[in-house]
Amino acid sequence: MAYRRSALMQERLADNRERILAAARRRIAAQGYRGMQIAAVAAEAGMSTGMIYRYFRSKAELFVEALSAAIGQELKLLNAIADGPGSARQRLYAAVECFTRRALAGPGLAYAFIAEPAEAEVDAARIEVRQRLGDVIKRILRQGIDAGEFPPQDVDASAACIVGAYTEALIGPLAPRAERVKDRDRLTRAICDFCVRAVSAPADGRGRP
Amino acid sequence: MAYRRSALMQERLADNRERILAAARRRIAAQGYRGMQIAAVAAEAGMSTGMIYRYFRSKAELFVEALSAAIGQELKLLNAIADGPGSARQRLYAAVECFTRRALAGPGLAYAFIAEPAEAEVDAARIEVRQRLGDVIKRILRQGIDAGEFPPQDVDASAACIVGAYTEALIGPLAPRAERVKDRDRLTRAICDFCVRAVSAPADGRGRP
DNA sequence: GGAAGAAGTGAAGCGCGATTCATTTCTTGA
DNA sequence: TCAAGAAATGAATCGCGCTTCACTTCTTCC
Repeated sequence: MAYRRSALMQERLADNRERILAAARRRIAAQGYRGMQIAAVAAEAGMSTGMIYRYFRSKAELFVEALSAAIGQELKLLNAIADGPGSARQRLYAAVECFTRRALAGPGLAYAFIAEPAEAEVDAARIEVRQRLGDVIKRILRQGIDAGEFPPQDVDASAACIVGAYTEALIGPLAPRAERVKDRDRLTRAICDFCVRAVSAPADGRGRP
Repeated sequence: MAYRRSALMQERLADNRERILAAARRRIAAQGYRGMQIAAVAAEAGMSTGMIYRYFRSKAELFVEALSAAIGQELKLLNAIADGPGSARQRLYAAVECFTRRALAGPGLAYAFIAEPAEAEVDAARIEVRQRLGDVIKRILRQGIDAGEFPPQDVDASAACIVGAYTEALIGPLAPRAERVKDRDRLTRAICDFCVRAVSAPADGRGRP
């Protein structure tokens, strides 16, 4: 034998992988999925297009991996909030606030994963992400119901509604070309209030008319 | 001159247009935007691909027109509810119920317009649709606030949240390949309750913790 | 019946961008 | 320094599906 990967080489390979992912993230943040052509990513990373395929099986795989890492961060934060101190209501508020604030602060990435169009394979990943976001919410809701803070309700539906509510409310502001939100705090507060009210008992008896 | 469109011919042309739109709707309902290839629509309508372009400038135009008609129906119903009798709460409940029920009854179409990925040109149309859905909700909310039924709130944000909530809650069940909903009524009720609670005053003072 | 012009056909053209692969350059261990 | 094998290159390939257009068929009117 006349070749074995040295530690140095190993490192360089891993580094290349990282550079590709970083380049992909940057392209996505700038232009969304549409802007993530393999050629563009390669150029951004300073390497040839063929190189990309040495590290990722396909474009879809690269996209999913790049965004999964990003969303993983968010999920970690949300889970910490769910498992942290405070009443269920406080934690729900904090979770929604955390997500919306960060989405508003770093636009592009969140939009790409939450709302942007892509291929079938990628779509599947997005649905999964939304479900995982819903799972965190569900945990908070169950705890709140057990503690008597929230009235009994269909937690699956409520969690989906909450995820839908804050993502939709963010899509306008996050969408490319949308004018900057004038007052982020105001929007964030409105969204959080909405979500908390939605799972709390109304002042006048049953919610149904 | 030796040719002028007869009434009969005129009719046949209009009929062709309708047949194309119907075929497109069917393809969309079955497979979403992805399934609406020009060739497939032409085959479904029993004509040649070239024919499509005699009636529609582009694929995007056909898609938008096909779905605008469908969503127009929905908007008409929703507007009637918004302008109809009953308390704001009742009307909000009815509007959400109307949309979700119909979406669940005729799956595919609603999903395509509300959640499915497409091209930039089509995306713009989708955003507009969502806004128009939000506008109806906004009207109901404003009336409810004026009447003292709902507490003061950011109606833009609340309306967006409501649209997001019910669409997201429907995506799971509506998404292609998702298993049939076991109990549609139950889901519908959960969504409606959620939305009404979300805009009503909570039992214990301010929504914020 | 036949000329003028419209409707209809569908295979070929085309643009786009992911993917491949023959070739070149670099690493390793002796 | 060298041979063996890995990594890297990027131009060529390929697939997909919208769109076009040269041609055929049908309508109308005299």
